[in-house]
Amino acid sequence: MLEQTTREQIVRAADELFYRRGYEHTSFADIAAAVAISRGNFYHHFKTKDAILDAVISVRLAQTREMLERWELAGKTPEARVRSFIDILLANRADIKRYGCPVGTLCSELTKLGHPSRPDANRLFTLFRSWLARQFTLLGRGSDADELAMHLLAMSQGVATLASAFKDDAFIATEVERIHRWVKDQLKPRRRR
Amino acid sequence: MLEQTTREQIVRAADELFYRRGYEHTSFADIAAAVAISRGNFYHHFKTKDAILDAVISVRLAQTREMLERWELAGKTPEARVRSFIDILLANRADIKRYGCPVGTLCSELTKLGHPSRPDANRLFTLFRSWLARQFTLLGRGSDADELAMHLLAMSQGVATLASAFKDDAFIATEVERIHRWVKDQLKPRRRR
DNA sequence: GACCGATTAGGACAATTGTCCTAATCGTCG
DNA sequence: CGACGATTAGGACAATTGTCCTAATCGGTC
Repeated sequence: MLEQTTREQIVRAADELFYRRGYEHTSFADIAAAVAISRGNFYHHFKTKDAILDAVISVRLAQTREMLERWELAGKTPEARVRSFIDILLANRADIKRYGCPVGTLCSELTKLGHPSRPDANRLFTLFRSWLARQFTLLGRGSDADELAMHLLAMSQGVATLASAFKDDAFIATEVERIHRWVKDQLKPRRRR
Repeated sequence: MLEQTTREQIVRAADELFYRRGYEHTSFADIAAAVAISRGNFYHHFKTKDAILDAVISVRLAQTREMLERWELAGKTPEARVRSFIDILLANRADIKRYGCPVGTLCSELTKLGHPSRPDANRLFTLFRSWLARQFTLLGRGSDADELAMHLLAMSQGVATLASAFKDDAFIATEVERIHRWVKDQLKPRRRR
């Protein structure tokens, strides 16, 4: 894995910097320094900064699709698959604590910037949303599957935001447990509403 | 209310712009244009951009404290007070849909910028957190009052993030209802754990 | 009216930004 | 070897950034 195209190196470095510092706060010079190439070299690979962002979003979309497919294959039941989604909060808690959720913070920033690539970034959310909704449908919750998916997404976003604000590992663990209990409740025969 | 100090006008304009466009993406020139004064005039009122940010945070802290006090007086029961917190999602849904939560997005941005005023911005969260925890304590949940407060904060943050991403009014309404039901569940005699 | 601090306007300043050009170097194929 | 396209380095460019200076103007006090 030591061998990479310069273009791949740029995208990888930009991906990380956009996550850690934000898109606007990351400059051409920052990325160039991270990859150790000259600034002028950029123009050959990417005409504009927006083009780098598009490439980063594209990579993230591909990686997310792969991850969802892996979960689809690895999880024997829809319930197990939903639980793998929840557990990324634990798996990535170190980064989440420091920089928040990569999807949520990027979408927020692009929204405030009024950036043309915002819809593309939003597709990251949509990917998770429809995947989760599908799992809930398989669990017999066809009528409100999308609502459940959105609620689960919202909880994970909230956990990421607060974990980052308060730098609290224990909070993440507590909330993940709580979400797992919530999933279990959804599988019980309905009591009301 | 048409009469305001220039300083107050600056802070008000900066507050709004920081919320709508983000702190870094708002320039001196933007604020100057909004207040219709010369850029040079700024230096007399605020030595640095960070000083404006501090003033904005200070104002937001004061306004938040006032709001919490108002809720404290208006709500006859701790439950009613908690519900006023939840309902700000509905009251501010137009802005939330467009720009997200003012507290959450500011803290996220300042975290990524590594900004020295981040701890100050975080006190906005702490204000809500301790106020909510107090209400839950009054409701007889002394042992896990803070955990409940954090969970409620997390849910509202998640709702704001997703509502902004998907520009979805109905989602806010659905989630607010869900959170209200959750509060009701917390008041019932405990079933487990 | 004369004075003086507070306020304001206008612009200079270096630094940084994204963008873009030109020339040198590399690797590959004939 | 020679040639040619891909890649790279270095720097120029205008625009914008936050910062800061100086001079004009305002508003009230003696």
